[in-house]
Amino acid sequence: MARRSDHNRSELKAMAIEAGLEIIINDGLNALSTRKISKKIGYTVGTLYNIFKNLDDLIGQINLGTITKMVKAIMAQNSQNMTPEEELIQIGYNYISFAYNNFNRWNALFLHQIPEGSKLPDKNFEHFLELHSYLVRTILKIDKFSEDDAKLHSKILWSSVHGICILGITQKIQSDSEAHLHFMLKSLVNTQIIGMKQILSKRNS
Amino acid sequence: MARRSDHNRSELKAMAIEAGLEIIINDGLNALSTRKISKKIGYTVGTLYNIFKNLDDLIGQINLGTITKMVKAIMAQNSQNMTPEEELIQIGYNYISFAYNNFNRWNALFLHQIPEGSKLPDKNFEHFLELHSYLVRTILKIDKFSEDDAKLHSKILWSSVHGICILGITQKIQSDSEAHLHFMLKSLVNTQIIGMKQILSKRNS
DNA sequence: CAAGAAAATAAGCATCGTTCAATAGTCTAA
DNA sequence: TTAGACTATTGAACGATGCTTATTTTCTTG
Repeated sequence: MARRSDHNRSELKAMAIEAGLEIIINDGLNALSTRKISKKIGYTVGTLYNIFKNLDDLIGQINLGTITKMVKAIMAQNSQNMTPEEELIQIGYNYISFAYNNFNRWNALFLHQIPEGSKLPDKNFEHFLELHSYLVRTILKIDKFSEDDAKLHSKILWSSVHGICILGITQKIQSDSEAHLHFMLKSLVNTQIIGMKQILSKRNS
Repeated sequence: MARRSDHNRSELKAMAIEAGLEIIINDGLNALSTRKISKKIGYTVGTLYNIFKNLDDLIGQINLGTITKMVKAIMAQNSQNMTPEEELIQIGYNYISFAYNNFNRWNALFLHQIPEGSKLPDKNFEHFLELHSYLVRTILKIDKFSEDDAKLHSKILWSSVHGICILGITQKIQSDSEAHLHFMLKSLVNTQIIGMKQILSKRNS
């Protein structure tokens, strides 16, 4: 039996999250179970329920770490020397690379659905909003788009890049190398920007 | 106990697939179990294993029906009076509507991953290729794109539409009405077409 | 040192996919 | 017509799962 003073509450929490993360990375979210986690950290399941409300809570906290890391990975770039167009492409590259190189972990963000009855709001969701507004700001640097247009196009772009990731990595389209996904992204963004600009100039004439 | 002559093999198969489909539609793929299916059709689990290799096989056959229905729903249109551009938008509308109005069923197509060791190829996958080549043909009607360009853009378009569906319906972007998803799609396709044409004319000049 | 609080366990419940021996119903050949 | 072969179907079993509760162990505080 684990001795009481072996780990304090916050250590246990970190250990559980770390153990759960490993399982997700290696075998995917569906392979995760409280028993596997508790076995990995050398405690029994009951202990997990002292720390987390339930498994959903635990997964949510694992995913919080993933989102935080992803947001950092996407924003980690010095965009000083970039045009906004290049910056958009760089953001997409980063998103694709993160999804590609951390697929199970990234996919868990979207596989995990909070049960309907849950009172707790999805705190993780707010981090997506952060990314979203970053995209909007970058689009607004390209040209004099309206706020609404920029929001619309950022949603479209993000959704599109996301779709390229999920279908590409799960091999539903015949393009599964990271390089090819990057190539598709570049084409997507370039084409979108050209189209957006042209629609804007038509509207203003 | 179900009597031996109550249903023949193919009837049983149809019953099991129908019962499983209902469960997926109502509660999602994760709620599906052999016990629930067998209870619904009035047999025990063992019987299912006489008909299907295992649960993956069963899900695969349910999904086959979904893909068939989806392909029909997407292609069911008389495109005689449409420009290829309008046709592309219509295809996207149909895809979104199918995903939106059959979410659990549609999502099961992508949630279900065939286990790695499986010898059986994913027969369902071939139906996606059918859709893909339909998209390519439509794009080729727009302008004198190369075969490679058409393939590339069809992949990009399909992935993008797919991304709009999954993020929209699961409420990851703040656009979850069918109408708004259609609106996004129209913007996406129009913008892509404009960009594609412009890139083509630049390349030819 | 005793008592209460906290931590960790263990057991129970209702599930899951899958396998397999036993049984019940049907058919064929003698 | 009946014995035997055949096979569809059952039901129990196995080792898992997530969740909850009761109980035991450990530590801290007065």
